[in-house]
Amino acid sequence: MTETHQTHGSVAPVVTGAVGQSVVGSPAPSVTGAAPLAESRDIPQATVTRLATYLRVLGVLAERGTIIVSSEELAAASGVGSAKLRKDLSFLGPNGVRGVGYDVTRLRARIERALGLDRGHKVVLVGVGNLGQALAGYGGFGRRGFSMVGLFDSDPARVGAPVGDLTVRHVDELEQACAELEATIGVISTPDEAAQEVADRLVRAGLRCILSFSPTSLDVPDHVEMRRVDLAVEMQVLSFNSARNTESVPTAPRVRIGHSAVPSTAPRNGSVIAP
Amino acid sequence: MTETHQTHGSVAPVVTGAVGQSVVGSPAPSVTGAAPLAESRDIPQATVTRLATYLRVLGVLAERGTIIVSSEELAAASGVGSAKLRKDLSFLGPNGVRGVGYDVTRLRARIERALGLDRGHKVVLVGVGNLGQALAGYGGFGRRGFSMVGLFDSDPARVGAPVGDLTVRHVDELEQACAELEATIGVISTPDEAAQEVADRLVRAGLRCILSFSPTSLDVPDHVEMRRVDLAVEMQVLSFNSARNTESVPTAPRVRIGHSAVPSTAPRNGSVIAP
DNA sequence: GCGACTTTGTGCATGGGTTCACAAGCAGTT
DNA sequence: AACTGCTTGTGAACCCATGCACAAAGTCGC
Repeated sequence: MTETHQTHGSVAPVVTGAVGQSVVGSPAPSVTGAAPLAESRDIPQATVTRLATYLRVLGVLAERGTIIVSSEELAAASGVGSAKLRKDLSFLGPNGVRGVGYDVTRLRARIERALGLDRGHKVVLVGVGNLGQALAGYGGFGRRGFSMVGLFDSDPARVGAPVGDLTVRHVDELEQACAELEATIGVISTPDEAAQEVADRLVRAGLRCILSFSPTSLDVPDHVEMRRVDLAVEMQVLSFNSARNTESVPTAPRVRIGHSAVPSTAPRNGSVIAP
Repeated sequence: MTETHQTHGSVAPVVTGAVGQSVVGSPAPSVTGAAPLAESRDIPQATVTRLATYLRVLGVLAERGTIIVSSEELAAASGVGSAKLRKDLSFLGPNGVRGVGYDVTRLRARIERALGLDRGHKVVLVGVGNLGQALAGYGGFGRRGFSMVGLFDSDPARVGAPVGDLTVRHVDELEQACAELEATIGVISTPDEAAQEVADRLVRAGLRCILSFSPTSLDVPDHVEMRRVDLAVEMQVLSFNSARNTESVPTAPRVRIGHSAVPSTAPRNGSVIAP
């Protein structure tokens, strides 16, 4: 039973790129000693990303009343290979029953705990422009353990306006409001020029998680986790892959489309139990 | 001297490619004359993503009148290591001059060509809700080689409404309009339920690139490149990393923030030549 | 022209992630 | 109880990607 747990023993805490060319000390996050959480020991970054995807699919399955799901089915519905899925899940410990599959509800709870979603993150959003409003109105957050608690903008014309069930406040109140609201995640959807300034404020307010939609790369201290979504980058990557595909597949091959509206998430009624 | 610069360059790897490991497809090297394009030989996926980032930074530099940039500077401004950057660029062939650096304009053109951005992609967007409108109004597209040529929705209340300089058309016209407009990229920002249906239509219309903002995984044929951006996944990953960070760094250390609004992209006027 | 300095481009080692294939384990059946 | 059929969990090989360190190659100054 020796769970060898192959994973490295090296440092590599969270980071993806960690540019730091030496200089600033504290590249060493004091590896050892810290193992208070039996949970999420050492989950690879790529796996974490996929866990979030599995979680969404599990939500859909649960709504449909599915009780048990196999790795094959869940993998297909999530768009990954089944082996990868099983390995991903194995980082959370044993979760399924051999010969049967995974208990949807139990697995869901397991992943939620592992991702830290059980602590009800409170989100503040800065920059209530087009994108900001879209994000504020995006139902996906609430459904997945996040609650939007504050909206901020610097434009006087927008301050005071109601968006959803919140009222836009001036960005000058940001620091104080973050503390009051006990926010844990900050979302930046301001114009590029303001992004760094806002990030600094969020950091000053004590937030440790920032999600930025500005393409500019922001400077934040080491202890703050920053993620960036750049829509144009997405399209450019798409463009490249298109060029390559078009080139290597000059003639469109037999086009076969999965046509069902519920293609893969549809439970095989062979092994899935629905009440 | 380059400051510390510690940004986690963690750019959303979020995206999940199409189900199949279509990436480069053709696992067979098939050297058989398959080298029509001297360009994009065999660029790793991860590199492609970063190339897009470099491109944006180069754009900023060009606007400032910077002529030459070193790998060190460009890397810092992009939030990656300089070695990685050089290796990335080396996939495009020799681009710089040793002892000097890279010619900003030339390098920019080089990357644009490699990414296939020189063919002026035309984008259609389906689903003109909150997010869709935000995307339609997003200036970043136009500035980077994409032009929005069509907006579609199924809601009669929205059809006919002007958004930006376009008018929303009914989604039933999608197939025909795509052909007329010569669209090459389709963006899906509809509710989840409609996403698969829309994807099928886009495929039927002959598009080979689809960018979806629906969290559901869509089924498309192999020859179609699909990318997905799931905002909630971003937040969940953030949440996890936060939990891990908070754990390993219990006491918030001295907060020192890079404060400048243009921290890294600012050219060092030592080695950068500006007219 | 030549040496010193700077910066690119790259071979190589290292490590993380993906995939394969199979043993381990459980349910239902004979 | 033992057998059969399935599915999980994982060891191990492969592949991609990252980072280091250095040779190649150019510029600048004399």
